[in-house]
Parts: sequence; structure tokens; C-alpha cells
Amino acid sequence: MDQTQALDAFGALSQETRLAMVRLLVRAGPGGLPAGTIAEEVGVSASGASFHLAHLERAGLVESRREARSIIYSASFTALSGLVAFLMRDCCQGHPEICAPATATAADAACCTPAREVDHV
Amino acid sequence: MDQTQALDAFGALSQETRLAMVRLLVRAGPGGLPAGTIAEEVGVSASGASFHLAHLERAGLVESRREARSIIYSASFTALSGLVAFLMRDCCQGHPEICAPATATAADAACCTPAREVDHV
DNA sequence: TCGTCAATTCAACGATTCTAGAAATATAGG
DNA sequence: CCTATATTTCTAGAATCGTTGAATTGACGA
Repeated sequence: MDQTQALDAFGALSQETRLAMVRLLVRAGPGGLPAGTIAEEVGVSASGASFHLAHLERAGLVESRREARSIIYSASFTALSGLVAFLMRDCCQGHPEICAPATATAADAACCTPAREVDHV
Repeated sequence: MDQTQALDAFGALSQETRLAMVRLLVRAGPGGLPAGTIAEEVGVSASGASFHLAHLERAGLVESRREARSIIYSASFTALSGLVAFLMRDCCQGHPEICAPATATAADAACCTPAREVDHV
């Protein structure tokens, strides 16, 4: 994730409807959800949902696939984790003590395995 | 960091000049930099810099203090780490395997101490 | 107090973004 | 082939954002 991609990602996440969509899709998991369900869930019109989902897809934060009559959108976990990494790199830059709270929070979320068990990417 | 604060933070970071300012201030460390230096460094007019710095301050990402004739801006490491935590929480939600790469990247940056040495915040 | 330097505020303008509804496209079933 | 469903595309208008230059405020030294 370079600065330009991060800029696009931040832009995409800086809008209430789109942030809600991403959070919804993260909760939904890799299976994703059809556009219509997303629209209903976040409370926007079909065309509005399409506009924002297209924006998110352009920014690389979600992916889409057609499935019969529906188009299924799912969160791009690769992009999200890349964005976290971008923020961490910048935030940590020479300030070890700073990032620790964030890492601790992640540990609190009881989902992130310790870094030492993970191969460097 | 709640959703509204995150929204403001993303909005603040979604603009080239402002992202550059934050990165500059992170590099500068807690000591910060005067507005004039920031303006020169990122290549914008004095009033433009003031506009964007005010925006960043409203979003809580930077802090300011007067020092003689200058106003010194510095990054809010608390806010930045809060933003990372927000993203981690959402990103990790039920997907342990996802956040690991981000954590690994942070470890690569050779700046984040292992979470177990840190008190939960 | 006056002049100067550092920074902010203000006003105007162009550009981008968001929203809403109508029309178009793609898929499936009868 | 016709109809219904799911979604996107198009168009237009309102709102927000970013930039610029001029005017203003605050702090300092002579």
C-alpha cells in the first residue's frame, strides 16, 4: 500500500455510508452480501448504494462478483490489513512506545496472533 | 475512538496535503514544527497550511501550542494509535488470520514492542 | 508606540462530491 | 418472447471542499 492507495482508501472511508458498508462487509465475512441487502442494511437507495460501492471498489477496499441476478460485494481483507500496516509504519516511525497501545487493542480483540508466530510478508 | 471520530480522522487524512503534513509531523516527533516550516515543507501557501492544519486539529490528529511568534504543531500520537486500533478492531472482527500481516509489518518496522509487555489501555 | 514577522481569518471562485430519480442493462423464469 | 428482479448508468442540482489573495490578529524588538 503506497501513499496514493492509502489516500484513496482514506477518502473512501471518510464517508458515513461507505464506512458503514465496509464495517457491514467485514462482519459479513468473505462470503459477502448482495448489493440490495447492503443498500437496505445501511439505509440508502439502490442507486446510492451502487455509487458508494463503486467508490469502495475503485479504492480497492471491496471486491464484487456476479451470482445469478445479484452482485455480491465482499470486503478486501488484504487492502484493509495493508491500510493498517501503512498507518502503523507511519505512526511507529521512530516512536516504538506509540504503536504498542494499538497492538494491545488488537490483542484485546482476541483475534490477532502474536507477531512472532507469523512469517514476515 | 468511536465511529464519528474515525470518520473525521479518515476525512482529514484523505487529502494529499494533510496526509503529507501528518507524516511530516510524525517524523518530527513530539517536538513538532512551526506552521511556517510545515507550509514550506509540504509546498503550500501560509493560508493554505493554516486551513489544513486547522482541519487536522479539528479532527484531533494534531495539537498546537504558541511559542513566541510561532505556532508549533505536533502529531497526536494518541489519536493516531486510536485510529489504528479502530481499524484493527473492525478488520479483525472474527478474522484472526487477517490482522496478522499488519501486526507483522509493524514488527518489521522494528518499533513496536510485543503486546504482552504493555498494559491494556 | 511603531514596524515587522508569523500565522489566521475572510471572501470569492472553481472543482469535486453526494443525492435522487429516470432510464438502461443483465439475468432468470414462465 | 415477455415479464419481473437486481443493479448500474445517466442527468441534474445542492452541498461541501480546496485554493487564492487581501485583510487581520498577536507577539516581539527598536
